[in-house]
Amino acid sequence: MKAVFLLGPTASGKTAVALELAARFPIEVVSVDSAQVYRGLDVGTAKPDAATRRRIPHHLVDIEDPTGAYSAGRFRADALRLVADIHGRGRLPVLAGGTMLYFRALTRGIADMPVAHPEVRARLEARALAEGWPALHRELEQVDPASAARIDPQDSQRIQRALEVYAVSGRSIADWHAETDSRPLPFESLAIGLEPSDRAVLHQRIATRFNEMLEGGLVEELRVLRARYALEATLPAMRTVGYRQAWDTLEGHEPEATLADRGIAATRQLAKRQLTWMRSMDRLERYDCLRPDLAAAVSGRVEAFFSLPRGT
RNA sequence: GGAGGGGUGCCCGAGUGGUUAAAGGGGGCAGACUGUAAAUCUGUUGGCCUUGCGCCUACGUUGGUUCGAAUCCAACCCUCUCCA
Repeated sequence: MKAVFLLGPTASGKTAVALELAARFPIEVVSVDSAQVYRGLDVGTAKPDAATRRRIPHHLVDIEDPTGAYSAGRFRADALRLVADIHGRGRLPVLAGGTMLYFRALTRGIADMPVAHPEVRARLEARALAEGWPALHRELEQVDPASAARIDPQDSQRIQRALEVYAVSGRSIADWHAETDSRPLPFESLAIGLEPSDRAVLHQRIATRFNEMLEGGLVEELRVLRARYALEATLPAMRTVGYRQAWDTLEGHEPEATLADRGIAATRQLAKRQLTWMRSMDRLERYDCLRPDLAAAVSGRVEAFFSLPRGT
C-alpha cells in the first residue's frame, strides 16, 4: 500500500495540486482538515464544491454536525480505515490538509486514552470560572506532576484535558502518553509539504481569499446555520477561523466594519502555526507553494513515487 | 472667523517633570503542541554593538524653561467636535 500526504498552510494551493493529481492518477482524497468535517461550514472552510467532489471522491468532509465534535483520535482511526479501503478499490489515497495534529496522530500514533467527557469538562469549566485555571493547574500538580510541569498554568485546554483524563480513568495523562502506540504505518508514504518562499505573498493570498469568502456569503451562511442548529460560541465548529469572527459580529460584540481585518489576521495566525509545525517535521519533501509550476512539479514527484516498486 | 479637544512606538491607546525605549491591547515574528488543534498556550517586538545598570534615535515641528521634559511655556503645522 502507498499513500501521499499533501500538507500545507491555508491558502497554499493544496486544492490546485490535488486537482492536477486527480487529472493524472486515479486518486481519492482524504481530507486532513478539522473544520471541513462539519456539515454546513462550506464557504469559510473553502470546502471543495459539489462538482469537484463528483470528479474526485473526498473523504472526511461533511461527516459531523456543526454541533458535534471531531477529534484527532477519530481521525487516526478513520484515516487508517480509508487508506485501506481506497487501496482495496485499486485507487490511490492522497491525504491532503493543514491540520497538523491530525497528521501527527496518524503518523506517530496517539495514546488510547479516554475520549472527551462533556460532563467532566463542564464541571472543570465551571470550577475554572470560579477559581481560575492556575488553581486547577495546582491540582494537576498533585495528581500528575509530570504533566503539570510541562503544561502552562494558563493553558486552559491542556489543564482541562489532563484533569479530565485523570478523573475518568484514574490514571494520569502522562501514563497514557507513555503507552502511545507508535508502530509504523501499515503503508508506504510520500510526504509533500507546501511552504511559501515569501510570507508576504501568502498573506496577500489570505487577504484576497477571505474577502472572497465574505462576498461569497460567509456571514449569511452562519446566520442560516444558527437558525437551523442550536449553536454556541464554544463549539469547535464555531471557534474556527472566520466563523468565530462572524459570530462575534452577529452577536454585536465586534463591529461589522472590522470583520474582514479580524478574519484575515486570524487566518494569517493559523497559517503561521501550521508553518511552525511543518518546520519541525522531518521526512517532508518541501516545495515552494508560490512557484508557478507547483502542480506539475508535485505531480511528477508523485508519479515517481507511485510507479516505483514497493519497498524502495 | 470664534470656542474647545487632540497629535505617543507598525496600529490603537495609557502616561502629566526624574526609577520611561515609554503601561495595556492589536498586529508582526519565534516557539510549544497526544481524542477541543482553524483550538489552547508561551516568549519576543526602535536601531547598533565590544550585550553594558552601553551608545544612538524616538512621544507633530521649531525654539524655550529646568540639573533633568513625552510630560511645563511659546510659536507654527495638522486634525476632531461645536458655534458662525
